[in-house]
Amino acid sequence: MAVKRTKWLNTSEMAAWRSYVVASRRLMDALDVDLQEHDLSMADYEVLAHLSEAPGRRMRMSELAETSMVSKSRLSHRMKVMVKAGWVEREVCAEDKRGSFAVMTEKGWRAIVRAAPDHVASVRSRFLDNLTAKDQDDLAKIFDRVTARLRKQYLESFNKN
Amino acid sequence: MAVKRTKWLNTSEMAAWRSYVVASRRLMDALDVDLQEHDLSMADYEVLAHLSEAPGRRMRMSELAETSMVSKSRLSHRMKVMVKAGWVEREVCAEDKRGSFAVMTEKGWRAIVRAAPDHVASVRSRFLDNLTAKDQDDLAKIFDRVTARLRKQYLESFNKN
DNA sequence: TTGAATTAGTTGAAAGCTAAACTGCATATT
DNA sequence: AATATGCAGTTTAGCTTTCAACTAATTCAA
Repeated sequence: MAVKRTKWLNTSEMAAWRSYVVASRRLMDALDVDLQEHDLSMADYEVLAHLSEAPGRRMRMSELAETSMVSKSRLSHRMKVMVKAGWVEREVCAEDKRGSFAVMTEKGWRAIVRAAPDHVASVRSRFLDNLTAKDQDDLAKIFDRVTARLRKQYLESFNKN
Repeated sequence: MAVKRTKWLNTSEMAAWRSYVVASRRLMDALDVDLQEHDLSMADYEVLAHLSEAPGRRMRMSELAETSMVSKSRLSHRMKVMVKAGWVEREVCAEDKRGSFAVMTEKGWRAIVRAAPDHVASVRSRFLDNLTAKDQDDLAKIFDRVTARLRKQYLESFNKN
């Protein structure tokens, strides 16, 4: 079979890619720094936010891990820290005795309620304020496409190999 | 002073933000996985790529850290690993005896040359292929704006506090 | 219904990262 | 010159994250 010659990035592709990578890196760093005053990282915020929106503020570990985009293992480790901080508790699952629930405590609720306004202000000031309404739409479309494609590629990777 | 009431995100703001966050997370994860076959992380790739493009394939540690967007400390740690892998060497700086150069070895060069085509293909297939030429331009403009604003905010944070 | 294969979740060890302290040199100030 | 201040880079300690192994419960399948 013929060897594939690399199709390097042209100027405009490179510009788009670099611009995106650089901004994303710095943006997430800034948001993380902003959250530090609430003793939270982006990842922990994400976990607590999802949990806070769940019915009864309780969720199965696996589901929480999935929606928060962290590995089960990582969630398990963070959980220990958050339990120690008094933000969440564990609860055994009656229907499936392997399983367990993460339940947000009142203290955890207060913590996320305190952090949320600052975080939203951060997201606005550092990101959204740069976008027109049209930019928002364009961007959502583009990145939804990216996610959809990643999922497709992920699924295909099973059939092929 | 009046208390600031939080301006929560509306539907389209939320869509843009979530879409971006989710896609970015998954995209970077995918690129990292793709690079694993070359024993590289995105961060290490970035460092080696910058170094490989420098004149003489050598750079001062501080400059390399800055352009690669990693802390000096982190670079120092990674450096130990990369030296052990035989990809780079250290060289003392004659002009400023505090300083030191990172110099890419022939082996390091071969490693990055081997990885680059796959990485570029990855970036294309997982990201750029989702973008029209116009998308590329829009995106570059938006994220350049984000970076510019972050820098401005960073500078302002000194004057204020 | 009994054994095999999955699944939920945790754990432990190794690697990675961050923040702060530290070393040694360089530059500025008097 | 002497001292202070700043800078380049490393190191240490303490987390955090990952990866693989593991436990225990569940489901599948003959």
